[in-house]
Amino acid sequence: MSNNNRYPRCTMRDPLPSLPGYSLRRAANAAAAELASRLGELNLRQVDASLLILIGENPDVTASALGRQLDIQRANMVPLLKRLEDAGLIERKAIDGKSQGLTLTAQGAEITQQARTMIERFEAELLARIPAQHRDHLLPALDALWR
Amino acid sequence: MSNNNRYPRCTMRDPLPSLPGYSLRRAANAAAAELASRLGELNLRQVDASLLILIGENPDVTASALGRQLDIQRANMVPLLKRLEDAGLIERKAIDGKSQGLTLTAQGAEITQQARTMIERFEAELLARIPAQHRDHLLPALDALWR
DNA sequence: TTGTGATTGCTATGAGCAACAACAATCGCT
DNA sequence: AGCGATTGTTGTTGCTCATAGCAATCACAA
Repeated sequence: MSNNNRYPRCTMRDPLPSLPGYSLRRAANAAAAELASRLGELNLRQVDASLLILIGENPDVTASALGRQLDIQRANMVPLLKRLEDAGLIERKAIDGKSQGLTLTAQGAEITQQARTMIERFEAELLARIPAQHRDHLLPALDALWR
Repeated sequence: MSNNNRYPRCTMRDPLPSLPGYSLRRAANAAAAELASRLGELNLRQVDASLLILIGENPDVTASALGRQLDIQRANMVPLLKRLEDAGLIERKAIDGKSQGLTLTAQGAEITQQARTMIERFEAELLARIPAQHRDHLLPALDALWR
């Protein structure tokens, strides 16, 4: 393919990358795009994978509880769970008259395992990009920002 | 306000926070929400502030060049710039028959300065939340992830 | 000078995600 | 029995981003 450097590389004055908040956003976007692309091979999005993993770890968990854990509002859980249910990955069983317990189907468990493998590999590659002397500081620093 | 701990704190098994990619996303979301709320006082969103700062640093910059710098597609620049123009913050002057140079208006420069102050303060508070021994490692680690 | 290909700005459209208000049914506790 | 809180749900809105397509313009070479 053609090298489109016929125009000189843009050397714009850009003070933004020196801001940690900006780099945080850009790094998160880049990582999210990469992971989304990989999970797409399983017909999953990141939220789907998060939900599946949590349901797998916590059988009979409630939609509300999931929402609280992931900071997703109850109302927005509805279409997400419906997708997973329609895909045959999760099942709902009534606990109460008002609550329903969520579990992985056999197919759901299988897909979840594939997603976990994919994510672990992705995380490893992510960390590998970081210079060794900074690597171990990333997770604690990030955690301090949201936990 | 009432302490709503009448239900025991949810102790769900959650392997997600140990993943750097997940924490990256959560941290970025938390930071973005906080900054958006503050910039809202100026009737600005984060993209708006980014655009204003870049235009301020690079008078007569082109919409396309801005998009390249911020990884925003040309098509999506249109409504963004229209908002800023309608708000009287930027002006367009024709350079070519096809290109237009963007500059801050007097009011735009003032708002931009307020936004910069607000952002600097926000960034400082962000860094302050990070334990000192991890603080200086964050920016280099993040930069390695997207640059 | 006249093509040809690339660039610019724009319209239109759709998807994904999240916030909000509102509602009926149900539960927990008094 | 009654009251407040919780649950799942519907519907609406807004922001962000991706895509496709279009007309006008520019740069460069034949």
